[in-house]
Amino acid sequence: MEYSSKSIETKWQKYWQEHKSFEPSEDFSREKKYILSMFPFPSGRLHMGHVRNYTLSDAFARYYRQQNFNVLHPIGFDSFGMPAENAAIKNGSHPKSWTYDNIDYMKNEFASLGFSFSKERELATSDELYTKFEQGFIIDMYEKGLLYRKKGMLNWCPHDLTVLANEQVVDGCCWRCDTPIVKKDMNQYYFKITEYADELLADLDKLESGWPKQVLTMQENWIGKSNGLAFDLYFDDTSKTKLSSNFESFDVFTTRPDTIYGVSYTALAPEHAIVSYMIENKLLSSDVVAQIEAMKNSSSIERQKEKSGVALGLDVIHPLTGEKIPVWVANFVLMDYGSGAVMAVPAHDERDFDFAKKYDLPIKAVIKPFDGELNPEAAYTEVGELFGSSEFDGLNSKEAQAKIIAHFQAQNIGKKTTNYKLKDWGVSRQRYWGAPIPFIHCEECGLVMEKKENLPVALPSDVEITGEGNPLEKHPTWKHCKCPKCGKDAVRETDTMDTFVESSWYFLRFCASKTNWEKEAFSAEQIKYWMGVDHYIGGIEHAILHLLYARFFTKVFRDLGYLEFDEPFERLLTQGMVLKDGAKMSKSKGNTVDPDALIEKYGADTARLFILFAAPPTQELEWNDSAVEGAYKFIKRFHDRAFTHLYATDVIPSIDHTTLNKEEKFARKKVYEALARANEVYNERYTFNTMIAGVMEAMNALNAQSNKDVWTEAYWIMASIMEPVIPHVAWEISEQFFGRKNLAPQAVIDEVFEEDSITLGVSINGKRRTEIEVAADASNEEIILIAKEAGAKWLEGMSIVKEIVVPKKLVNIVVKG
RNA sequence: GCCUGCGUGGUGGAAUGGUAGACACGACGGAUUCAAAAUCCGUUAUCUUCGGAUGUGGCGGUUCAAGUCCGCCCGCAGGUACCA
Repeated sequence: MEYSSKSIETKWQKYWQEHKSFEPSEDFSREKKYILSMFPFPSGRLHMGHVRNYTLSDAFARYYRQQNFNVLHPIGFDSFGMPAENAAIKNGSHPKSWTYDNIDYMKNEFASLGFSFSKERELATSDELYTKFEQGFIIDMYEKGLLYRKKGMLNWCPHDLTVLANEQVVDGCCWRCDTPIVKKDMNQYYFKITEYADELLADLDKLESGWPKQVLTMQENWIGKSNGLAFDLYFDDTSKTKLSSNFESFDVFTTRPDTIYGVSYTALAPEHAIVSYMIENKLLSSDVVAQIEAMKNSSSIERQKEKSGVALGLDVIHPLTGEKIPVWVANFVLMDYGSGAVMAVPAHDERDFDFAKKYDLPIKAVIKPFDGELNPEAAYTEVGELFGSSEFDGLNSKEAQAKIIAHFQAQNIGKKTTNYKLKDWGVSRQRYWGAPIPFIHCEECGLVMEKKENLPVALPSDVEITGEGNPLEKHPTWKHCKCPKCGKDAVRETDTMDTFVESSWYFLRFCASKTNWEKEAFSAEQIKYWMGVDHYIGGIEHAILHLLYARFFTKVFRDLGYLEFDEPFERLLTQGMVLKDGAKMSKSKGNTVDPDALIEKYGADTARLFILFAAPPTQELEWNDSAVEGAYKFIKRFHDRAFTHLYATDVIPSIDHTTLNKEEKFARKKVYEALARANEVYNERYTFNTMIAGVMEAMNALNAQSNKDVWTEAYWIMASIMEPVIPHVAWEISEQFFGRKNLAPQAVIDEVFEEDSITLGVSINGKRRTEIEVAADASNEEIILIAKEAGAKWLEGMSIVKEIVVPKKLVNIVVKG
């Protein structure tokens, strides 16, 4: 029987569909596994990153089904978002039809890859039913005080009269019309994620056993909790007069109060209120104003790279020394961290140092290393001993920090403060293709929530997407409505929501079954059974934003009484990207590989096998056409040899190991080694590449013998191990020979690993010189004796210092002479 | 700029502090074939005076032992709050 991917794959895909093989059971007494891969944006076609993502989750889902778990492995589409509007601008397509056409196409691609998704829970976040429940949650959050309005700076194109995403700003200009963008202060909605900053930070501990350390560290740094001193810097009299006494002082925050005697200038963010006041009141030269405007309009990343600044011609008084300190504006000072102002200590901070060097500002060192000299050509940012700091001289940094904070508190001129880098989450978008924020502006009543029974507030379909203005704002009728409170004429909010809102709760929606799909987002009972997600799999690019927002929503939902746990994702697997020719696959680079073409030529099993074999999941994966060919050849061999060497049976053959010859024993050992490795891979390591290599080794060993019992036993196990990877061919073999009885848990037997003798490496001074063969039960003394004989050549004239035996590995003899 | 990773043969990678290069691709040699494809078997880190020497981005350190742990440097990638 020749291997034909097409006939086997069509057969089993049809079977799975007809038998609804992958729908989870509603029997909540069974043990469950919730396997989730991050759902895709429906960009049109699957790319290899998707194939990798869903092949991984599918492998887990299929493995746990074999282990008799009740498995939920759902799929949906994160279908709101900017690309649908970009396509509309480019091709005149409607975002909705563009999106749903793409979804239809991608669903077929999923099916052709043999992914074992539960189809009955499929959803698109742009479905009105999804929007309805989401808008309900938004209203709940507003009522709980977790959603509020404030001004925020946005990229504005003065030509197209539209807000631009960061991605749509190319070299400081609009992507469509090339007009230089400006920052515009506009009313925005924000989630109060900062209220949960401490809990989001503390609960990272609960994730330690299941999440990669890398992601935990990234989130910890992103939240960026730091303790320090906040105090006011007061202007001198001349400066106060300049400001017409509108400002007396400004607030600064430092994590290094021990360096306070080293302050030699202070810097404000370009957006700081004092700076704005000076611009408005023409207190700055036009040249200075132009420099400040340029700082404001450049991106935050640019502002951190090339430091620039300008003096304001103001001075403040040092709170402890009474010295005059100049006030500057600096581009690297950010308005949304701390108070938008910093005290600068160039001797002990890199950024302050670079800035001081560039503008020739004084550098005053006040900390020296506990041992060694202070280098005047660099900032010394470590802790050390204070000098030039009056009464605090001689203290170490840690003591000085506590004492200086205490001094400020006692004098009532400053206080101990905690700051976070984490900012509140801006959720409003001035775009069409998103979930409308279900609020109404009434002249009488102010901001009013839409009534829940009127949800969803749905998008109008008759819109023109041009890239100019805000489509909902421009729509002739959509925004006009009656106030739900007083009944008078009112207008709807025309902002829609950030698409991260949809992806912050979709994993909860998947817990709902068809029985309550229409009437509620999910039931408490369903959530309790299915959550948390046992394996969550997705790209490392989501390490911070998506995963932090989903954690935040979970905690908010808990506090709203919808669920009873703190964290949504038990175990997280972050996959690396798929590269070709050393670069990320992308249309613009023209280095994409189309999954459809691959499936057409080799079949889904080959695509899946290659992608799992080529690299461990967390690592970047380099595409290689000839290695794909190799994967295909392996599957063909795997299939064809089954049909030449096996007999049919519905129980695993029982074999008397002692009667076997050397090759047969070795083959069995390799098979059970592969099984032991597979168990480890599925449960702990997730390195499918090594699991597959183990099966290949077993195949090579099997090939050196011809015992049909050994072959049949091997396939009983190997088809089970490989089913999650190459399900179609595995089901075919299982069906043909084992009545599919082997797709079940497999037990490792120990007798195949028993050996009479073992080989050990012999090292002299850590350098491998030779090897020895010893009895498996030889004592260390015997082993050392044999090792010394074998290594006599290198031991001549040397005196032995130490002898180390590493069981079953090697002997190291340390000599000198 | 900042935060987080990664760097091993011609290539993808293995090695859970203990014999570096498993497994695979490619290449080379052979078998089969009228011939080719397919298939099967074998060789394959580098240098070598054939004794051995060198070797995991670079420099240094810890250890009996380092690809693995620590420090600094170089290169690449992801994130950087309106791409998802």
